Amino acid sequence: MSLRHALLGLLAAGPASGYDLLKIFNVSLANVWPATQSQVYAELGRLADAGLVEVVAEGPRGRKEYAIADTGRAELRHWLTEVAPTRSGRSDTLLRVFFLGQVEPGQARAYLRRLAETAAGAERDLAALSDAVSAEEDDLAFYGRLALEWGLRFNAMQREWADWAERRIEEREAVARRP
Amino acid sequence: MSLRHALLGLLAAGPASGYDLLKIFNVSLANVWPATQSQVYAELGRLADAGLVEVVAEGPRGRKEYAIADTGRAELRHWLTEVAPTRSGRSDTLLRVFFLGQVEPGQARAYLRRLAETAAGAERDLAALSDAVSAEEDDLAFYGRLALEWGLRFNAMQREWADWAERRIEEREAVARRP
DNA sequence: CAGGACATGTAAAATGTTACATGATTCT
DNA sequence: AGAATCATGTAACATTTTACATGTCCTG
Repeated sequence: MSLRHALLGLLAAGPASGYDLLKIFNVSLANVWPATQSQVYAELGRLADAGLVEVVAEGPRGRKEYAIADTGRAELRHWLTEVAPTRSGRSDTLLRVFFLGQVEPGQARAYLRRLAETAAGAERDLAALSDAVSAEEDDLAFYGRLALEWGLRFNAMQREWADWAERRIEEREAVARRP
Repeated sequence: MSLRHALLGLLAAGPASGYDLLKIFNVSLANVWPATQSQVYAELGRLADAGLVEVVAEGPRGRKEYAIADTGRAELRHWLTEVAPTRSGRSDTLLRVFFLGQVEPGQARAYLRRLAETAAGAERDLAALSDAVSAEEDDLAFYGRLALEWGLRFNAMQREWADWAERRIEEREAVARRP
């Protein structure tokens, strides 16, 4: 149930409305913990019912501004320090790799080449984002930059691996052609 | 709906029962596409209803052996070559990084150290698995080894990143202590 | 003949996605 | 006045997890 903790974490930095939070999900957290509008509003309602957050202001157009409550902050800290991370690790991309033997080697290579290109593109985007992000000193920005560096390294790894894997398939094809 | 494709992919290598497939999910695919017993049996039923797989033999204890049908093989190839991979990328681990500012720097460092250790452990396990895996030449083994190499590189990346991030926090603490 | 491995299934609950629905306010 | 943005919510559907339920076969 990490959506709950994502919301608590964001509200820990200051009060916000569902709409505000949604924008953060679509930008900063898009690659870490995507969430839809339905989910955010529903979970905020549940958090308020449970007393982990409170509506601290109402604005125009029915806007409700939420703030984290002490119990919410306690729950957040508990999750951060005492709950073991679940490594779900579901990868569509990697699943396909297992079954690439079902298509022609040329198609398998093309798949890996596309993967390398996608990773290279993501790397460029993140590098640009890294440059654009001002050197703010608040915690969320500091730790956000650590996460961004993770993304850079992940995509570099993926690109290098895909290049390597493509070469492995080429070698195997060469061997298969003249045994 | 990749569970469906995972099953088709495994059956493409040869007929198997739900029980057999489940074992593969808990070993080879555990880190790529985990699936529970409920899911596997239910999805096999749906695949059979849809005609993508067929029951080719019945054994003791109600054992049903499934084989991939031509339409199933076509669906698998279509998914491999024409369906864009969805990068859901939900990471509990990384989500926490964003919110590490909510706990003491020492606790944040401890979190990253645990992460580095977990990655190092996974690296060792995969390296051992890599040695244990015989150098079979069939497609599933070949591409499985490519996926295994991905895991090795991923964990190495994660370990190095966590070490780096821990040092960054140390530096920041040092700066904060004497401004 | 007992215990473990084999083997399949159903049901309920939690979580996530997509689509639908509505309306207010601000800016040009 | 019209368009864009702000702002919240519900409903239906799909997927995943956890728990329950049942029975057979093989080995020591």
